[in-house]
Amino acid sequence: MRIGEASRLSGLRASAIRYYETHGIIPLPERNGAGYREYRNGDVELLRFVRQLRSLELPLDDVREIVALRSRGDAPCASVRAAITSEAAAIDRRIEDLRRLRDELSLLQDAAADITDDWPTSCVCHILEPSSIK
Amino acid sequence: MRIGEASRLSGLRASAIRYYETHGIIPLPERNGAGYREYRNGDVELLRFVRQLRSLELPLDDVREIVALRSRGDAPCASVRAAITSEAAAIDRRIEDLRRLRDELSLLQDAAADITDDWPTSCVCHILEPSSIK
DNA sequence: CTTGACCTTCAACCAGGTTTAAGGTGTAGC
DNA sequence: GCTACACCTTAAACCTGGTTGAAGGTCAAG
Repeated sequence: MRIGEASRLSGLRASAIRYYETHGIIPLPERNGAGYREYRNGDVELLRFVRQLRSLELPLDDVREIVALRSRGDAPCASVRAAITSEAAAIDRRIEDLRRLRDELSLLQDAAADITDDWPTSCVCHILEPSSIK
Repeated sequence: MRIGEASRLSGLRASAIRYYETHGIIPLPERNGAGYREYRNGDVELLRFVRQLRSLELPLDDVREIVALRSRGDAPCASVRAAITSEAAAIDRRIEDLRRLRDELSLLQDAAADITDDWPTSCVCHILEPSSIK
């Protein structure tokens, strides 16, 4: 199959597939007479695997390493596990950051609503000026 | 004060301050005889204000608009409010995405732990192969 | 024989800065 | 007077993870 179908089957855009190819994530596919890339079912599985790793927000460097191990027949489990663990920790931190940020925004929204009622037009920035939030 | 101290006082890196300057977020500062940027206390306050807006993850375009309103003496409240509201919604979506991702990673971590116990060395990728998670 | 869907490569672009190269300034110690 | 060092300047390249666009080739249907 050509890149369009591989794209549909894998859920990756054709441009992303080409990008992965040039950046050493996936091997160079064969070409047909017209110079078009030709993919097999196994290639599509690899593309899905990559998509899955990326959907976990693993950085491409990790993905490359994992895919390389997989293609060598080595067990990528150890690095997959390590990558997943550190990614999980990063996501926990990220969620915590965002939760704090969200709380802060809620406070600001409340403050902003009050300001609307009391001084509709005259503030320079009552919402965010240091005096009003700290 | 020069950019180093403004950096320390504002919590922004010198390179970020220069970046904001060239990208029209903050006004051009004065220069001393040697061509060094000279900042005053009010400039540092503006830098802190910018840092605060950025810490809310507002895009620079929004920050520029808000800072421009602030410097004109207009009330940036309405745009600040709008930016905060849409940002809050974006953060809610982002948190939800990350939570789903985190749940998925937990499942994978559990599966990975089982695999360690049962097949410590032989998997090609029992953790992430389609068969094991879907 | 032309239209349209598909493919190719290369280069530029996005955010939001950071890093690096190559150099100027200013002060302290020797 | 020299040198080491911290600090500053600019422009340009680099980062992630691709997307978009230009300019063109391929191939089947009508």
